[in-house]
Parts: sequence; structure tokens; C-alpha cells
Amino acid sequence: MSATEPTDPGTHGGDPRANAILAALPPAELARLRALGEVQELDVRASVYEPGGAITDVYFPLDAVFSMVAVLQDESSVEVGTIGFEGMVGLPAFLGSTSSPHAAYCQVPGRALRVGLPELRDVLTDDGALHDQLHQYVSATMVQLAQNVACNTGHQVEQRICRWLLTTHDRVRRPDFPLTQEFLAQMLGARRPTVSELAGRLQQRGLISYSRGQMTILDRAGLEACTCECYWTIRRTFPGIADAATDPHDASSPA
Amino acid sequence: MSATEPTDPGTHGGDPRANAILAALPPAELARLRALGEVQELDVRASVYEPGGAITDVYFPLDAVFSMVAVLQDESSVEVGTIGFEGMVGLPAFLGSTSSPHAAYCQVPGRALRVGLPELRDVLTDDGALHDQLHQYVSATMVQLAQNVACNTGHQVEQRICRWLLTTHDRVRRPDFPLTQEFLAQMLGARRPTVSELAGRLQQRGLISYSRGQMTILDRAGLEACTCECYWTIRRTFPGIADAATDPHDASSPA
DNA sequence: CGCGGGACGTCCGGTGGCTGACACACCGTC
DNA sequence: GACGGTGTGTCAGCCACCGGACGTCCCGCG
Repeated sequence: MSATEPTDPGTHGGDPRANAILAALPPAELARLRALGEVQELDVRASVYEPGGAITDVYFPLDAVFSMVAVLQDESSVEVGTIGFEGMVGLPAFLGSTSSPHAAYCQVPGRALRVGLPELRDVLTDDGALHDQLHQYVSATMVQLAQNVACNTGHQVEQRICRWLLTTHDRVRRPDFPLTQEFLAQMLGARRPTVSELAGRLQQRGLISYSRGQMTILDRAGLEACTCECYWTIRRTFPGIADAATDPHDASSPA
Repeated sequence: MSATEPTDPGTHGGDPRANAILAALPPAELARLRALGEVQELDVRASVYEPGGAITDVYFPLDAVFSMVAVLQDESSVEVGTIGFEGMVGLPAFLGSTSSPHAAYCQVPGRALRVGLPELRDVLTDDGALHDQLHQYVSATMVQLAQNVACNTGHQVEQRICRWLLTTHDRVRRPDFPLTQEFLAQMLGARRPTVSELAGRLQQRGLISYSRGQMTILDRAGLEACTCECYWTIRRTFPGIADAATDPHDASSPA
């Protein structure tokens, strides 16, 4: 847990209702979780849980974005799933597992509501809206994982780069966010030079712009034209994302 | 639903306790499910649900084996998950979804206990052992899906062939089962000639033997030596499989 | 102002697996 | 005994991506 110190929940952007699952709860249930949890600011690569390690807390992202990552024996790594304001980090804990062979860490820095496992269970025993919301989210996550299997097996790296950028853009709801080619290559399970060449082409075409670890989405529609159907298949399963309009300040917000 | 007519539950091999989830239920809960459901014999490629289609029943495999499959726009297909006696086909239904963008069909013919969705919900409202069992199984399935993402992204087809054979062997608990190269290629998201060449090598090395759609596992330990760690990572998460000894008639049963 | 390191660009050889096509071997059927 | 369907073996050509290695630019820092 390399999270920085907790932030005052009253701070701008710290409203738990920024998270789609929390926003769907009745006021009383939301109030309980807000009281039992703590809004935290997380840095890039801040670990939520390690492979095989105990899962002691779950996180409801507000504007942060997280990755579920599998690390293979040759120390290469691949992102297996993305988690933003539409979901929750730590599903195994909800499902009764105390650990997972995979890792979860922060991909784009921001805020998340951290809730301890005992506190989560307290609220869950009410057997109210949270349980239903999480069941729905688990279902959508399984679709995401399954589609990632197919996409990573059959589609080209360029399409997957576009999909990754769109997926992240949907969750940060800002046209620019920190991202290095090295990090992106790890997420895709590809080599950095491969990413460098393909990303360079996307930039030449005016779809994106980046420099020294800062990525900017210039032409969403263009990226959508370059990605595969997997993007839409996954997006459709997350109502929280499909419904949410991107920040109006973003000139290239999704349709 | 291209299943054949129901089989008398009393038939040899039709005992619901062959399924690990059902076997873990208290006698009363098991009896209810057995009474509400129906043991069916399923043929190869018998569909359980289609992409986007309604999920009206769930299946608890007894000796049949099923695949979750994603079909891409170019009509290629990839297996995203395997379901045998350790699990249940139709998780989206349990989680509250009435459909899935993926398909599920029978991979190795055999028996399964079919239970209608209303009947399943009836038993689930008891909020007893079945709910817990399914939560645990969902958690393991997510690990399987996630590891499949990583494996299909990073590992070679030969390793994945070995993993597929071992995974299926664990579930049929017989050294031989029907399998064509064409089918295996579809599961792996690879071309048939690729599978032909690699499988030929495995046969030359004496690890397997096959002819005209019939596969026989000759040397489990040899296959285990050729596969990747993903096999074990997934296997560990399914206690029902790790515990179950393979049929003693099988000379090359797992350790 | 010089230095070091992080982020990015690029090159070449190698290769696994794809594209597409063709040939054979076995099986049941007529 | 001829025949078509199914399952399998094999080939040449090709391309995306890997593996490893350099070079360059820019920033922060001493």
C-alpha cells in the first residue's frame, strides 16, 4: 500500500457519488459506506494488492483508474482488466477470497474511496442495493475479461493501443492523462519499441499527441475507427460508462 | 438448445454428486435441485447459450465439459474459459444478467444437470450453501479468465495446446476423448495447420496419440513439462479439480 | 552550465504463426 | 468397389512482432 495520506472527503472531486456503484445506492447505504471508508489520493503504480497477498481493503475509484495485472514467470506483465469510476477494486474479497494470483495497482492517479473488508461485509449483510450492484459489476467484469482473452489472442497491437486509450479516456474523463510508452507496453504485453512505432503513427495521423509521459487524446472518433469491436462489446456491458458523458470541456468527447 | 432427450437420473454416471458444487451442498439443498432439474446428455457443440441470446437454464456438468467462447467480427473464435464438473455453465444468469455477448457449448459430450432459471432462484433465496459455492466458483472463474488473457497474450501455441489438453483431461477424467485438430484450433484461436504441426510433434515425442478425431493422453507428466505456469495457476484456484483424483484406470493420472 | 537519467525514436536480424493452397488417408455409404 | 466427406499432413511466401542494442532529446539537478 503505497497510497499517500487520506484526503478530506469534502475536497473538490472527493464526492463518493462520482463512483457509479456508490451513486446507485440509496442515501442511507451510501452514507454508511462513506462513514466507514476513507477517500484516498493514489499515485501511479500505487499497489492495491499483490499476487498472492492478502486483500484487506476494497477501493471505489472516483477519478483514479486502476489495472488488474497478471505477472508471468518471465517477469513480463499483462493488464487483464481496467477499473475506473464504474467499478470497484478488490472483487475477490467481495466473493469471499482473501487473495488473488494477480495484482492491482493505480494506472492513472486520482482519488478512490477505500473501505476495509470488515466494514464492507457489515454493509453487505444488509443485503441491499450494494450486493445487487456488485453482482452486476462482477458480471460485466467477466465479460471484460473474456473479451480481453479474445482480443489479445486475435487482434493486432495497433487496435489494442487504440482500445486501451479509449478505455482509459472513458474513465479519466479528461483528454489528457499521464502515460509513458513503457507503461503502455507493459499493459499490452508488448515491447516498448513496438508501441513507440505504432503510437508514432497515431500521432502523425493527428489522433493523439504525447510528450515525455503526457498523453492527449485529440481525435476520439479517429481512434474509434482504428480499434476493434472489443471496445464496444466491453463498453456496452458497463452502463455506468455508456451513460456518463465525458467532461464537456473535452472537445473530443464520446458520442 | 440442441440437447438430446433427458436421461433417467438413476443411470450410471448420472449422479449429481459427480459435480463438485452440488456435492458440497447439504443433502436437502441437493435434493431440491435434483428434483427441480433434469439430467441431460449433451452432444459435441450442443449450445447452452448464444451470443446475445437469453440464458434460460444453467448446467452443472457431471462428466460433460463445456467451453465459453468469444466470436469475433471476422468469425474467428477463441475459447475464453473451460467449465467441467467443478463448476456451472451460465454464471451471468446467477449474477442477474439475462444474456452474455459470448457463447457456451459442449466441448466433450456427456451429462449435465440442467436447472431452469426460476428454479435456481428458488433455491438461491434460501441463501444457503449454493450461494456461497457459486460465489467461490465465480471468483475462481475470474482468475481463470484473467490468466487466459495473460497466457494467450504472451505464451506460444505449443504451450497452450499442452495446457488445453491437461485442462480437458482434468475434467473428463479419462485418458481419451473426442477432439479434432480443427476444433482445437478454434479453441486456441490458431490456424489448423499450426495445430497440425505442433500436435504432430507432441505425438512423435510420445506425449499424446490421436487419430481421426480421437485424442489419447499418453504422458501427462510430459505434457506438464511442456506447458506454462498458467496451467497450475488456474488449477490451484479450483479446489474441486486439484483434490479430485483422476480415474484409477488412467495409467497417466495426475499426481 | 554541465551532467545524469528518464522518455522516446530507430535499426537489423530472427521467427512464430498466418494466408492459402494442395495432397493424402481413412471412413461410411451406395 | 467407387465415391464423397472428414480428418490430417505439408508446403512456400509473408508479416507482425520480438530480441537486443543504440542514439537522441529533454528535463531536473547539482
